[in-house]
Amino acid sequence: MATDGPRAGRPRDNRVDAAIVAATRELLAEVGYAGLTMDAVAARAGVGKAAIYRRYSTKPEVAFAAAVHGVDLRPPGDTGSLLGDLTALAEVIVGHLSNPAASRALMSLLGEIGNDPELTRQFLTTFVEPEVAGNAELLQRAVDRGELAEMPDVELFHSAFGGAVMAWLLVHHRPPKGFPERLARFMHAALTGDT
Amino acid sequence: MATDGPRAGRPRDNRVDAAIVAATRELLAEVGYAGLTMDAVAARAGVGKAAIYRRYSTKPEVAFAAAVHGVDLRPPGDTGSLLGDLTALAEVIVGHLSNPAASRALMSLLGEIGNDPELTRQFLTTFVEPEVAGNAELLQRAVDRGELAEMPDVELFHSAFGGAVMAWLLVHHRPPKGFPERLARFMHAALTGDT
DNA sequence: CTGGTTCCGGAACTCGTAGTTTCGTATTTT
DNA sequence: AAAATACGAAACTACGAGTTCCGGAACCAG
Repeated sequence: MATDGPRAGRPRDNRVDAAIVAATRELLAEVGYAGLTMDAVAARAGVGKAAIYRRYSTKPEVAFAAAVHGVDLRPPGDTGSLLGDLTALAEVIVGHLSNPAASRALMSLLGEIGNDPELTRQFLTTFVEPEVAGNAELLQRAVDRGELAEMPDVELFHSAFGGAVMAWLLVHHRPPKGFPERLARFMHAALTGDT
Repeated sequence: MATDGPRAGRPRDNRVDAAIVAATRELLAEVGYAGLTMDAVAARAGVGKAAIYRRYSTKPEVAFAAAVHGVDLRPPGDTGSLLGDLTALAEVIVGHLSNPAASRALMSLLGEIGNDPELTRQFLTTFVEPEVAGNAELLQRAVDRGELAEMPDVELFHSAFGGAVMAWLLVHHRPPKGFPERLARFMHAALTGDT
């Protein structure tokens, strides 16, 4: 499915795309997902609602696009040790989810998942698959280094790692100073048996 | 805050309470939280909407009450070993969240949390606090047995344990056979350093 | 330059749902 | 008996998601 050539008619204005994403991010941070209205997004962006629905088909999709915008999920490179890699990964995840707009949007989207198959597909391909692949690389490096005797259960590890951050933020709203290091040590112990 | 004595006027009908909860649970399982309408709950329960709003003030509260109904969060008693206790706890949590109605309701409610302070308070006192207390007991027993050298970080443990189940169900929808045991061994390793 | 197509902001519109109110009636306490 | 609260049913209000139409602008092919 190659990209279509230039379609007939007036092309879409990139600034409209940017304005929609920016307005959505601002409003998500200010009023949260439940308080987010498409009329408000259109007004803030200085855009007609039709322009929004030309790009996205539902409100959750708009919020998803805004929350994901600019997120790079690839884990940082090799730090030379498993604990270092885990800490770096934790810092990246916590860093993203500490952004109130991203965090609130994501939590709300989790509620929509299971009701909206298309959204579920986007969530899986955009978040879960790259994350699992990144985790697998990270763990494989540790095996190659000899830090791990055998390849651990990547899916379980992924759920435990990401779920821990999610659950913590759900309860405490903010990660305390040093949280990534604590989490990394916890997961390191689970993998290697060293405390 | 003692319970008030009998108020004047006609008392509330217990069967109405039960019918509302039952209808909500059924509909949650059938159409999910997003598809749940208060009119449908009232119709299914054979009840006026006013009777519902006399008991709950918002839709999320109704869903919360229905999802929580009958849930006993106290961890099962002492099995004699940390690994046994962890396995039993995992089985209870996974068992509850495998119920589609409870799972879908809970996921959706997570999205509302952060937007609704009253709901957040209910969530914390109903779920988080008893869970953390139960985890603390479980870990303290392990310390007393000598299985753990010192008391671990209970809050981190709680987030990692519950978050892992949440995240797994979010991605995979169903816990596979043996999932509680795998999770319990993972957490056991994180705590003790034994793999 | 012209006609066809797609875009733009703006506004009006439809439709569904949360939550409130009202009505006539039933059940309880004082 | 009177006051208070409950009940089912239905009408009602308020508001937001998503659609459609407008006049006008930007692009492509001929």
